[in-house]
Amino acid sequence: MSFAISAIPARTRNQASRGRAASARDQAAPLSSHDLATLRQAPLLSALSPDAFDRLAASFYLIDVPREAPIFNQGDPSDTLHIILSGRVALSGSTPDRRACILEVFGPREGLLDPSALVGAPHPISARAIEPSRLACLPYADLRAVIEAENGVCRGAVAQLVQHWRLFLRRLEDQKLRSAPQRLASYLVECAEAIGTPPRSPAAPIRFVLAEDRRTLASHLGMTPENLSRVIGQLRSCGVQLNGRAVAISDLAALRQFGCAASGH
Amino acid sequence: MSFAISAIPARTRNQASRGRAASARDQAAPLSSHDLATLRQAPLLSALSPDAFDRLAASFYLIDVPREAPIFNQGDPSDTLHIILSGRVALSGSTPDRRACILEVFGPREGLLDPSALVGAPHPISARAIEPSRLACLPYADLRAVIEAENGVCRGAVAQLVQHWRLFLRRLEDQKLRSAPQRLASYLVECAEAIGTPPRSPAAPIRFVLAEDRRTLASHLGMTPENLSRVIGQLRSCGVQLNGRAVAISDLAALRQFGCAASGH
DNA sequence: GGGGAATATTGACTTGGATCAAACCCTGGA
DNA sequence: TCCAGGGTTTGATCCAAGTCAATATTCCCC
Repeated sequence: MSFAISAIPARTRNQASRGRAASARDQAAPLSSHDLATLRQAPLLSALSPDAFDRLAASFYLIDVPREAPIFNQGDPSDTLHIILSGRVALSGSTPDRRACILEVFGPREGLLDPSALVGAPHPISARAIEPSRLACLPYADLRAVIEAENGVCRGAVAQLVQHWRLFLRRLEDQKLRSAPQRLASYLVECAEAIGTPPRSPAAPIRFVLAEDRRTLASHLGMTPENLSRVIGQLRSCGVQLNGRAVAISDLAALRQFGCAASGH
Repeated sequence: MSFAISAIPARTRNQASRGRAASARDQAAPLSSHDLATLRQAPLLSALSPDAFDRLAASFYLIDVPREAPIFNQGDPSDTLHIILSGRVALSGSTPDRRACILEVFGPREGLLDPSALVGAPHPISARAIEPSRLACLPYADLRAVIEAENGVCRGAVAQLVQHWRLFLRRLEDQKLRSAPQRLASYLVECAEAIGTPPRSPAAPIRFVLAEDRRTLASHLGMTPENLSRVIGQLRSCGVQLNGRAVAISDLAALRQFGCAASGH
């Protein structure tokens, strides 16, 4: 399978990184009035009062990136908010085994608001320009300070949406670049970790009970109940027992490895 | 294909609807202190000051729903926010041809914060309890009033996240219950509508230029470049011409129908 | 405890889409 | 003009997962 983005040719990649490095340092520039007007229309900032907007806008700086330039990579600390003024940026996820897929493509006025950044976690995804783009940048520290000063419902809504965002991201990646057995494996690992109670002795299997019936679980994991049955059979050889809703996992590490769930979200 | 949730047996469904109707009307009740404590921990409300929380909490009411009860259905106006106090609720999406899949399952303290509700759109998805559940409910009107009074960055972040949420939702549905040709078709329809300029005469084809190269588009749509090529060939018989990045669509309605994109988001 | 319905498993078959490989463009440089 | 090298298309083949159909199981209600 794997409709992967195959490796970017070395020359392009070098160009790109050089382009990026140059941008961040040398091309950093204050925003023109035209750019400011575009920025004002970004959904992220459009609710702000003129005063608050001006205060925040002063902290933005500008970078231009060439085609194929990486904006950030999976695993990087998320220190900067980017809002696209022109061009287009693709967000992609990848599994530890180097296969990647594009999750979404964003255009002007959309923010690469990686929600994980709002809670201080590293980027769970990568972003790269798919055409020459101009980005307005803001250190997340500035943004977070503003956010933490707010105590309304919206802040809660953001927290909630960030959680959902990460879940959906995860499911989309699962669906696009993992096989059915891998999806089941990583789901079981997820459940086991959510339970949080390690077995009494290290050698004893982890046991818990599924919240969902078979049909629901199958649909949740994006497969038919028939196929789920077969997949359960396959995982038995990895030390997973699944009878009814009762689960027993004898080697969690092996299962995690099998599900390629190591990418950190 | 279609790892669909097959039709719920009639008896169960009746039970369920009766249960629901009964809940909303008769079982509506103020929250106990235990329920209030749970509610307080919901991410959506945890940032609120004690005062603001109390004000909002007073508007919440309680419903208990049995297993399999629908909470809301795709297309319903979104008038009520639900926060799960106990139990579990599955969110599912469906295409017009009645096939459905579960997108995510949520548990206690998580809000069924359908982001579309925040902007007043009808539910793009359905929710049903997969085990007996207790929900705290709040009319969205109350919530929206509070939100509109806030003018900070968080409100913008919510707006932004809602957009992303809907995109991801859409992609996940695409991936789970549409075929490759359908995904391409509905993507093209999406592009055509985003352009917004109808052709001069009704009979003339709609023309535009793709933003992405073939490889990027293929990954975005969750298929290999090879398969994308073949799929483009298939769509030619639906009146779609695609040369390089140039697109010409002669029958948008037919294409939309083919892509099953009619579900309203 | 004994039907009976719903659910879960198993098996045979089909198919969508991935993979591998070859042929066919384009586009840019000598 | 020709050639080289990337990207796109086409073809042949394979495999994961869906479909259909037949059992086996579980669970529930009488």
